[in-house]
Parts: sequence; structure tokens; C-alpha cells
Amino acid sequence: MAVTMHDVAHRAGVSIKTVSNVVNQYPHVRPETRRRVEEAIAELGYRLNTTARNLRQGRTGMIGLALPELSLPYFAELADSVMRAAEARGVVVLIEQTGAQRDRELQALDSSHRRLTDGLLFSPLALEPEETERLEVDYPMVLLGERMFGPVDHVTMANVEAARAATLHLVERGCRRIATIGAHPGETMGSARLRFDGYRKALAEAGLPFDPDLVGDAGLWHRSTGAEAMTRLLDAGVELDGVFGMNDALALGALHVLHTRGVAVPHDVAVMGFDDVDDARYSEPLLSTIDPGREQIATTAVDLLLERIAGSQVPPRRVVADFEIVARESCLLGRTVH
Amino acid sequence: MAVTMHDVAHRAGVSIKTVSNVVNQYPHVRPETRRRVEEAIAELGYRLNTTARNLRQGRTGMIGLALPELSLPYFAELADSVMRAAEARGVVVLIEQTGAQRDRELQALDSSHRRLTDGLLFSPLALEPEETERLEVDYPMVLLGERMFGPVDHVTMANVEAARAATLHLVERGCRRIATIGAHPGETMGSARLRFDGYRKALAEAGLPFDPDLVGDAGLWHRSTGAEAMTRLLDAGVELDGVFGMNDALALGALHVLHTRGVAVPHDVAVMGFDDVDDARYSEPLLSTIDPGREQIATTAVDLLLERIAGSQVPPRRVVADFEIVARESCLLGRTVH
DNA sequence: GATTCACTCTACATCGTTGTAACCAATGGC
DNA sequence: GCCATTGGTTACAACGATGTAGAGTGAATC
Repeated sequence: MAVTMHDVAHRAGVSIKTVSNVVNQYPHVRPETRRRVEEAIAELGYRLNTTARNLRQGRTGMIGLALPELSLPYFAELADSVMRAAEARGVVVLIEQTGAQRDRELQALDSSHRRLTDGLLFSPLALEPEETERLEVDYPMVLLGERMFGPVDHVTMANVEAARAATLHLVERGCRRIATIGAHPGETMGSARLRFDGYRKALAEAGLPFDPDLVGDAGLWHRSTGAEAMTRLLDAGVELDGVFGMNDALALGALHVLHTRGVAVPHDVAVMGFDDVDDARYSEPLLSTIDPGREQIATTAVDLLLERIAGSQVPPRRVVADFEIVARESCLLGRTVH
Repeated sequence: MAVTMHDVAHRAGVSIKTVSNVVNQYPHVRPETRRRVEEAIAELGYRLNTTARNLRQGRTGMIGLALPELSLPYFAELADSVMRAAEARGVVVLIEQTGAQRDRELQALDSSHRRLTDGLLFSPLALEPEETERLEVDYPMVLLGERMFGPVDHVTMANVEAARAATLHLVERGCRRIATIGAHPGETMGSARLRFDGYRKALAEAGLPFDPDLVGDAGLWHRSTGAEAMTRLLDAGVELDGVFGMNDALALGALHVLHTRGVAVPHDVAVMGFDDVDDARYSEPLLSTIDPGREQIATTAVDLLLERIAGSQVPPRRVVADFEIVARESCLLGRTVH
């Protein structure tokens, strides 16, 4: 049926192991032999059987990526970056969706997929921070996000710092009454809490008072919830000249409402988002935001995981990605110039 | 290192093949033996080595899904559906992004991943319809979408019919001057052309004249391009009372502009989208749209592929998914009631 | 001229599973 | 009471690759 190394070896008049050596770039093969083998490979259209190699080598060459949902833009783009990073390192990514449900997150930690992958990149969203013992698994794992921490490698965004920088960016642009959208009251960890902390830190540093009226709650971080929160703020008649959306979807929703209400952005109100998703490049006006270093998070996570797979026994590491302010139209110097 | 069938067999005092029989639900095993084996499995924490099984059985248990980009909502949701359908059938999905680039689409047809999967679900977006011979591959494949057709199984949406239905839906709601957004002038196949055909068909059936001024071109089907096209139509001063967006992103962009310009939806202008992406459930007003049967497309495609993998030699099949009109706020009976 | 060494290649066992053939009991039909 | 059948199990050989050990070369070293 399919062409095997055996067929190639026969054709080239060498042993099967020599074919293997050629395929695996083993240096001590005579050029003439190599040529013959390569010819045979080409003539027969031979392709290496990865399954057999994996069995022999005891690895699968695949890593798992368990995330809440591909339909959330941040995760879709994260998956994109992870796949690219993995490809560059010669491994393949197996994506699993957990739907941000606790049982499915637990299941991902223990599914049959785990025998199919050499390790797991895990981005929990429903698991409780108290359940860290669930993360003590017997295979290599790297944790993503800020939902929880455990005795494993972990790659996170600089949530507090980046939120602080985003808020200060608005301050520098002349904003004095800065609202934030996306707060989760009562949360002790998680992105919402951390970004909120960064927001307050910036206000404190800038000597601006914190006003609870300027905080818009939003459980889900959707465009629609962002729009609703913005509407509530405007309807409440709160005076404001800046908005920090805790992610781009929220900020885009807010942008939409401001536009609708005839509030000029950035002239009357400047807006910052967080995540730098693709949509932020297509809004009107273009959304200023924080690039949380998704690319770096992806490559770092893949690298850490591959080190573990290779057998590294160093203590769990924690890496915080670099972030960058992406200044676009929605926070140009609207307020300070006049 | 890892527990193998051999260890289990030793522990249970049976042969390795008997363990295999138990694991594979072979019926002729004495209950007592089965119990002993299952105990040993539990005690040792044995997990089947999928790689070895796959090698032995000559299959990988995985199917590939090559699509343009996960960050396009339709494809993210398609991937979601495909993964669910595959899981229900005991196979795993390996996603590959082609970035809608011709060379990467060709590469996907021939990449090393192909040796890792038993078959491929392929959704091309850049390959030219003339290049159908590229689709003559030596592994099972099912084509998705309307970009091109070839000598392989194919699952598509009812583009023409559904676009016609969407347009007629607007007609029934009282619209007489219906614009469409997303046209690709000069295209001979592809969704844009087919949906445009459906639009014209509906107009003809309703006895409404076709007016080129009501056609908004949009190369990329993004929110932003939808907004731009809508803006152009309004700026041109074209009279209109309905808009058919060729996908939801375009329609949402149009909705945004209408809202901004103070045009009441659906009172002054009714709007229909196409795709029924998640966002359509969160817009203001809620977007009416076409559910193109994504779920059905996914399950059908997986089933067809699995049949081919199982060895089916029947001639290439073509399946057109059922669609449904999802009537939401943006096309309520705004125009006919007054 | 014998010894060492690097190079080139081969034979064989092995990774963990499943298919095949064959074995031994127990059952049933005639 | 014998033969055929079925049930329950096992030994062994695959699947297609790679690691190991070792056998031939020929050149360099002493």
C-alpha cells in the first residue's frame, strides 16, 4: 500500500537503516549513497510515517492547547500564534475547547487526548483558584492566563502594569475623569481584578481621585456588555473624558455607544482598549489599545513546554510578557491641544 | 516508564492479547477474566498508547481541518462544530490555518500533517477555481465552501437559495428598495457571486427592479468594510429601505453606520445578515440573519470523510445544507405596519 | 607492518499495540 | 460416542520506523 522505508531501501540497494540515516540528516553518509536514496525517495514518492517514528521515539510530536473558546477573538489569535510558534519548532498543536466550563476544563486535564500529546498548554477560565491541586498532573504542562496559579510553569500578561500604563496614557493625553469598563466586583484574582488594580494604581499615581461612579461592571467581556456599561455611565450623567475598556471588545462596544450619542472620540472622550485584537484595527475611529505580547506569550509558552518535555526538572517558572501601548486614533491628543 | 499492556497482563495473570481484548470490548471474554483485567488496569493506572494502536491499525484517528483563519468568526464557529462532531465519532481534529494564501493552501494539501491525519476537510479561499486538479490527492478529502469544485465530496451552503430567501424576507417585511453589501464584481464563483445571484433572483421574483446603485462592493467581509460600503450608499443619497449584508460582519458594520446616521432600524431600514455568528445575538438591534446550517455542514462533512476513510468508493457526492431564516429585531415588520 | 581510528553501512532488536492462527475445553447434534 | 462448533485464551508476527552494536573499509599513526 503506502511506500515504506523498506521499499526505498530496496530500490536504492541499501539497508533500511541507511534510508533512515539519510532522512534524519545523519552526517556520515557518502554523498553518492545519499543521492541514490534521495532519488529512490523521489521516484517512489516516499513520505515518512510519523506514527511509527513517534512510537519508536516515545513521543507524539504534538502538544495540546486547551482554551475556553475559539470564537473569543483573543483566544483565536492566541491559537494562531501558538500554532505558528509550534510549527517553527517542529511540533503540531491539538486544540481543545473547554467552553469555559469547569467540568470540561477538568476533563481536558485528563482526557484521552493527553496520551496523544507530549504536553499541554492550559488556559483555564472556570476552574477555581483554590483547585490548584488539580494542576498536579504527571505530564508536562504550562499554564496560561491569570485565573489561577499552581506548581507548574506559567506565562502571564503584565495585567496590572499594562492596565496602569493604559490609564496613564489617557492621563498624559489630558484626561482627568477616566472611567473603566469590565469590572468584576468581588473578584480576587483574574484579569478583571488585576486590570482594575492597575487602573486604580494609575489614578493614585496621577493624583486623580478614584470615583466609584466611573466604574462600569461587565460580567462577560463582549461588545454588547461594553455597550451596555457605557450606556449606563452616560445615562447616569457621570462626567467623563476618558474610558479604559478592560478588553477590546468592551472598548469597541463603548466606542459604538459614544459614537451613537454624538460624543466625539477622541475629542470629547478618549478611549483605550486592551488585547490588540484584529478588530481594533478596523474600528471607527481606530482603537488605541494595549498589545499584551500575545506573540511572546505563545512562543515562551511553547518553549517552556518543550523544555519540560525534553526533561527539564527546574522549579516552576513564571514569565510575564512585555506589553506595549498601541496608540491609535481613539486616544490622540484630543483634549490637550485646545 | 509508562504502564503498558504487558504490565497489566502480568498483573492480571493473563496474556497481553486478552488485555487488548478487554480494552477493545471484544465480547468473548469471561466476566471473571474481564474483571481481573479491569482491576489491574485501575490499579496500575494503565492508559492505552494511541500511537502504537494507530501504527498497528494503519490509521491515525485524526482528521485535518484546513481553513483560512480562526480569527474569522465563521471559521472559528465552524471549527467548533467540526470538533464536536468529530469527538462524537471518536476522532480528533487537527486544525491548520492557511491565512487564505494560495501557497499555504497548496502546502496544506501536501504538508507533513497529511501523514498524521487519515483525511482532510479543506476549505479553500485563495485557490483558483481553475486549479481543481490540485484537489486530486491520494488521501480522503472533503471540500467545504463554494470557492471551487472538484472530483471530491463537497459540502456547501445553499448560498443562492438562502440569499434569495433573505432578500424575499425583506420584501415580505415591506421593503421595496433593498440594497446589498459585499459584492465582488467580476467573480464567477464563490460566496459573493452566489449570494448576489440569490439577491437578484429574489428581486426578479418579487417584481422589483434591480438597481446597480443599490449594490455595495466590499472585498473583505469585515465589519469595517461593511460600514464603509453602507456609508458610501448613504452618502450617494440612494433611497433604500432594506439592506442585505452578505455576511453578518458586513451587516453589523452597516447597522453601526445606520445607527450613527440616525436611521432607525428596522423602522426606516430593515437589515438582514448571513451566517448567524455569535455576535449577531449581541448587537443593537439584534441582527436578523440566515443560519446556513453550520452544525449540519460540520457533521455531514465529518461523516462523508469518515466514510471515505473507511474505504467508500462511491462517486463524489455533493451535499447542500439546509438553511433557516433567523428573524430578530433588525427586520421586524417595521415598514408594513404603518 | 601492525594498530588505531574515523567513516560508512548493515543486521537485529525494539517501541506498544492488534490481527491471525491455533490451541484446549465445553457444548450440541446426530 | 464421535465430529463439528463455539467460547476463551494464547503465542507469534506484524505495523514502520530508530537505537545499538558491530562489521568492513581505507587512511593515518607509530
